[in-house]
Amino acid sequence: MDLRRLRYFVAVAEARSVGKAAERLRMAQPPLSVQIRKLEAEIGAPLFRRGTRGMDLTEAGQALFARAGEALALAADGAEAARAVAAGRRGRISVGYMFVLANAVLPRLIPELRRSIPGVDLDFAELSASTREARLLDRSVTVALCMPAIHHPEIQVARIGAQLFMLAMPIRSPLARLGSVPMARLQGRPLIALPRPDQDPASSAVTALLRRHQIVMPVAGRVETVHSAMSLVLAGEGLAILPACAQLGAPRGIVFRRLRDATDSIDVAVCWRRDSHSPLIRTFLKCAEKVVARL
Amino acid sequence: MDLRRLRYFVAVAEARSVGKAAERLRMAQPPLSVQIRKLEAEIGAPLFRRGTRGMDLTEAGQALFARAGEALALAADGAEAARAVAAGRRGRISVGYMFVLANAVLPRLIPELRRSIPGVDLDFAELSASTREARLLDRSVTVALCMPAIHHPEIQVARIGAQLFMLAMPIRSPLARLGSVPMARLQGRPLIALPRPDQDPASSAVTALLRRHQIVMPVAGRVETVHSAMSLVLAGEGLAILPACAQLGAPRGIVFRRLRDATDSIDVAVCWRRDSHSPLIRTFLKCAEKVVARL
DNA sequence: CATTGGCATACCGAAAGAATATGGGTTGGC
DNA sequence: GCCAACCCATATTCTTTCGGTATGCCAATG
Repeated sequence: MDLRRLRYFVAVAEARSVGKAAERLRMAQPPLSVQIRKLEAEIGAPLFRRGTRGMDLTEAGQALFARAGEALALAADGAEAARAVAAGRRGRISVGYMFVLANAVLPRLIPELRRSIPGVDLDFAELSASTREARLLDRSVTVALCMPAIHHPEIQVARIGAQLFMLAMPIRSPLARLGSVPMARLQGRPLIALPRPDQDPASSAVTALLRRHQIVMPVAGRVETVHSAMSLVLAGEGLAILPACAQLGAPRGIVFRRLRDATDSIDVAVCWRRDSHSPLIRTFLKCAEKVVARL
Repeated sequence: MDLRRLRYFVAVAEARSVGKAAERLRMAQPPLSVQIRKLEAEIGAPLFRRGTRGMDLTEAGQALFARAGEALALAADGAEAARAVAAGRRGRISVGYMFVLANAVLPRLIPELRRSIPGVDLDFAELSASTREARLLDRSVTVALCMPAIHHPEIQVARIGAQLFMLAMPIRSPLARLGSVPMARLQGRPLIALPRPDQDPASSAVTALLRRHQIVMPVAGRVETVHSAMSLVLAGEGLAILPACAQLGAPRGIVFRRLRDATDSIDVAVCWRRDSHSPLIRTFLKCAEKVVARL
């Protein structure tokens, strides 16, 4: 059973005439006549009654006709759906984000995305520093909003912004009275650190920053997330050096101050698999750039 | 869009491999590979991700796959439905019948038909003597149960039985005391007749019967239907000569008696268009013969 | 009886399909 | 680290199928 034959059959059934149908199909009448007879041979029964004034569906022909139109429509729809997905007009995109960025980015990013890709299903998933790579590689997320970027041969990165490192402290801390804190004032103070530098690029950036200024801060605690760090800071266990955007999720009682002579920052990036060629990724990137630019 | 390509596509998507799919399709691997690429060219986007261990649907491919299976099934189902209709396993048949036969035939015919052609939609329509030909010719009924048969070059007839002509009279008529009525006793009595013999073959059969026995019966009334005739008989307007099966629909107060020396009868027949080749007609004929044989 | 309108058949050139042979890239074993 | 195995892609050739033109057949019409 061939879709071409089915299309011809439908045309003849609708035109109730081989000649008329051939005209509409922009082909000659004889080959159409041949195709119809081949279809009848394939079915094993006449589909048309040949009269002197044209052709007319038999009962068997009516049974086929009832389904043929639908089958044609479904095939065409399938092709169109595939094209739409490939062009980014339809489909789904699963967006992973790291929680530090959630408060700063998502409230503006989500409406922006819905406006840009209205036919697309959106899906969000929080990523941890330790799983984000795997989630991209196994395609359980399409793109990841990361801080900092992921480095991996299979993963493509687009830097879309940066966040300054700031000092987070309890509001009652004497340093909080300063508008910005000179690096020297950190010397010897306890630090609430993120995971070991070899496991967490953010942490290694902080380590590098301190080393560059020849500051030593004893590690008073090591935690997994920025939020845990802020909890310990609030509890008076020490200070933390965190990306500026963490302020937005900070509990009351925590204040952030610039580090006077350090302009170190951490990249905000969009990451995706190199072999994901969905145009949705480009669109997502545009939206994310726009939102992060106004951070 | 070609069904073959769609079928190949589904096979490759399910096997997640061109080679495996080719094996299942009993063809070589290269032409299948070519067809898949042609389909991708037609869609304008890759449908598979080529890995080192086989192929995997892209998002666009998934969108197509979701509809392709259904389209294939629908096309196959259409072909099968057409075959089923052609073979008489499915379909519909519209049965016309003349009302005189209804009481005698339908109660046994309908269950017989439902048993014989369970997948078929049945449809019944009462026919009048004047419209039965037209209803067959315009296909608004597929077969007609007629008494007597229709004669027309486009219409095929199968005689399936006959009904004896009997005399219908009021129960209080003196003739009713006889077991059967000699023809001679009809001489001069008023007759309730059906339409003019040139318009109604049943009527012309009665006329011939009387003429052959040299009986003259003045026409006391001419009516369209057997039932009207019986009403007038009951009202005492005259006698009627009617097919035996009319007894089953006769009102109380009417009795039927054999005509002692007349064995004239009227044919019961199944009629259909010569160009209707539905096997359902044969089946219908079998059922009708069986039922009428036991009348 | 000729003309017209409609479908079917015959035949030919063009296009598409399938098979065989082969290339290239990746994986996994020795 | 090299070689064999595996899998998909490409090239070439042969066959099938398709579409076009020319023509035939039949019925209806005047």
